[in-house]
Order: sequence, then structure tokens, then C-alpha cells
Amino acid sequence: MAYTLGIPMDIDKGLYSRKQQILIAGAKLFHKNGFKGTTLQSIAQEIGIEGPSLYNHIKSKNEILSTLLLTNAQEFSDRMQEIKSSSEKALQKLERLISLHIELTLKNPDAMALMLNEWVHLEKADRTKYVKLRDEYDNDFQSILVNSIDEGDLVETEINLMRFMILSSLRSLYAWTAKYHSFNRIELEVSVKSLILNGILKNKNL
Amino acid sequence: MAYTLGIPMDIDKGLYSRKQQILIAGAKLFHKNGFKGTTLQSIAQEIGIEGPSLYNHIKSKNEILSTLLLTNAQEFSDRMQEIKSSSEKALQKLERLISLHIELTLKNPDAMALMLNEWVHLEKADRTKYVKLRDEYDNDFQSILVNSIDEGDLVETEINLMRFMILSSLRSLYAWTAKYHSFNRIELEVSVKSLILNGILKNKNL
DNA sequence: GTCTATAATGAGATAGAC
DNA sequence: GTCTATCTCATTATAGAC
Repeated sequence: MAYTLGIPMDIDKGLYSRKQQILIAGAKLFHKNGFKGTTLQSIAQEIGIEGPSLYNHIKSKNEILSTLLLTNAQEFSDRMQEIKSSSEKALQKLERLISLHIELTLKNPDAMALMLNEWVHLEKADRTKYVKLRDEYDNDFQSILVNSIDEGDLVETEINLMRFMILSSLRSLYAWTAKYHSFNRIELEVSVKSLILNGILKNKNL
Repeated sequence: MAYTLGIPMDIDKGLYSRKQQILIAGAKLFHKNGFKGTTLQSIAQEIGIEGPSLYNHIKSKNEILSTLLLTNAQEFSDRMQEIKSSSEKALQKLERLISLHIELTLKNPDAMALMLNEWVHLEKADRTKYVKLRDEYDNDFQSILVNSIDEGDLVETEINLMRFMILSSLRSLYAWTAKYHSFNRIELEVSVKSLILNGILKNKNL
């Protein structure tokens, strides 16, 4: 069956509610052109309706962004709680966190991209909520690194820098998966874990 | 006084031309609010004049962005040529590239932030030029990694992923230096090189 | 070179017919 | 629920006095 110009196949198959279609199209276009560089008309066009028709499903352009960002930030937060409260060694928790980032990146690459920068365009209340979720996540992540150092598994580097470099890599993965989709998830996990844990040198100076 | 962008403290000290003041203020505000989220009035206010007065020094808002991005992309490109053409081992070249990123990040953190995302708002011609510089840089970077693998110094991981993870970390450093300014450059270089080259594990499985 | 006033444009959002 | 027509406002950019 034919589909209208510019509408991705999965968007017009009747599998998604209009609200979901708007969120998918919004994530895609916000990623490509930025939140402020994206018009409601272009989002509407992506799903085959006119701009003002969006208002039957959303209350503002900003609501699209805040739904995308807060939903995903909340999922990271929930999954972190789950991992935190397990009884594994900290090093195992770290590996599970790496897997988590890869899982959510593959599921939702556009939203991952937005989480890096577009949160600055959230309205005050949402922005505060988002930053709080992100900062708590970062703190939890760092605590696990500290625990792993205490357990003798990780080197004693400047802990903020260690967290920062790991999270930077993981949070940028959406750009890699967009370009090299042939990689499967398990292979990707193995490679990313090795790069983070073992670095890139072949012969370490021990 | 080349490459003095990004030193906000001295913005009203008469040390900079109006044009330079505009670039410094622009970088700061584009970083904070995004290009589209920044008004010319706010840039003008930052340096103590009215919005329309900017037009005595620039020809458009977009010119501020393109100057910032293309100047810095060109500097990365020039420095890469220098490093490429040296006779060192590839591993030494890689270490020099890490130092380069840290040097330019400390000199110009706001512009580094813009280079990640705001290039999407460049006009077509500038955008093409910018993407070309960036892609050539990325290719050169990867060639050095490949050479270093061939020379037996680096592990044989998926090369695109290796490049990607290293560059993601380095290109995100601006956010770290903004938060932890107490670190000096040499310490930072040592730590970053170790994290990338040796990873974070204390006891490697060799 | 800077100002005030204003033109020109673009885009979010609303009204009301169907 | 979707459409067309329109309102409203913010912002880039220009004109012209000083």
C-alpha cells in the first residue's frame, strides 16, 4: 500500500495513536533541526496532517519536548533504582548500566540525542524536574564507581572525571548506532564494555 | 591576539574589539540557550549596547555562529595536518591529539560546546564547509588509530566504534572543565590519556 | 558607532466551519 | 478530528537622527 510523501513506514501503519505519532515525529525533527528550529507545521506534515490539527492531541509544542525528555529521564531513573538495590558487586552494576544505556539508545535514539542539549528549552518547572532526575542519576552512577574502587576493581583516578568520560561516551552512542546499524546489541555491549574497562592499549604497563 | 574567544571576564575591559566582544558574548549565550534560543538583544546587552548597534560590526546573527564554528573547525584541521605530517609513532600522534583537544577546550569551552550541535543552524554553504572539515578530521583521526593498531600498540576493536568513543569523550570535555576548573592542564592530560588508553579496570585480564 | 523607531517575517496558538 | 483563516507576539533586520 502506498504511503504519503515523507512519512516513515512505521508511522502510518495505524500502529500508533496520533499522540504517539506526534512524539515520534517530534523526536526525529527535534533531533535533526533542534527544538527551536522545528516548526509545528513540519511535525504535522511528517504525519500527514496540518499544523493546527496537532492541538487536538497536544496542548503546546513544549509539551512534546517535555514528554519526550521526562519519560526517558524517568526510565533511566527507575532502572537505576533497580540496579542500585541489587546485591551484585559494583563492577557488575556498572556493566548493567552500560547495557542499560545501549538498550535505551537502540530503542530510542532520537530521544537520547535530545537529552543532551534540548532540555535547555524546557519550561521552568519541567526543566527543574529534568535536571533533578539527571543529577540524581549522575550521583548514583558515581557512587557505584566509588564502590567499585573501594572493592578493589577500578583504578583510583579523579572520580568526577572518570564518571564524566564514561557517561559522555555512553550518552553519545545514539550517533554511532544511527550510522552503523548493522551491529547487533550483544556485540556492541561487548565492545563498549571492553573499551571502557580495558581501554585501547594492547600492552598495558602494569 | 588570535583565538581569544571564550574569556568572558575581560569582556568589558577594553581589551577586545567590538567584533571580538560580540563573538565572546555570542559563544557564551549560544552555549547557554542555543543559537535559536538566543536573541541579538541579549548579545548586545551582554556587552552593553542595544541590539541594532550590533549591525555596525556584523552583517547577520548567522555570521556570529559561522565565524565561531568555522574558525575553530579550521584550527582543529590545521593542527591535525601538523600532527599527521610528523614522523612520530601513531600512538604518539594520538597522545598529541588528546592534548590538542584539551588545549582548545580550555582556551575556548563555549565554542567547543557549539561545535557538537549548533552547526545544524549554519546556512547551507557554511554548513557544507563545516561538515567537510569535521569529517576530514574524523577520517584523519581514524587513520591514526588504524596505523597504531598496525604498529601493534592498540587492540583490534571495531575501529569506527573506537574512534567514536574517544572523540565523544574528548568533545564533551568542555562540560567537565566548566564544572571543575581547579584541575590544571597537565594533570588533566595525564588523567584523560590514562582513562582512554588503559581504561578503568585495576586488574586487567591479559 | 550608537541610538530610537519601525518594517518584515515567521511561527505558536486560537476560532469556528465541516 | 481535521481543516482554513486569523490573531498575536517575538525577533531579525533596516532607516535615519545624533
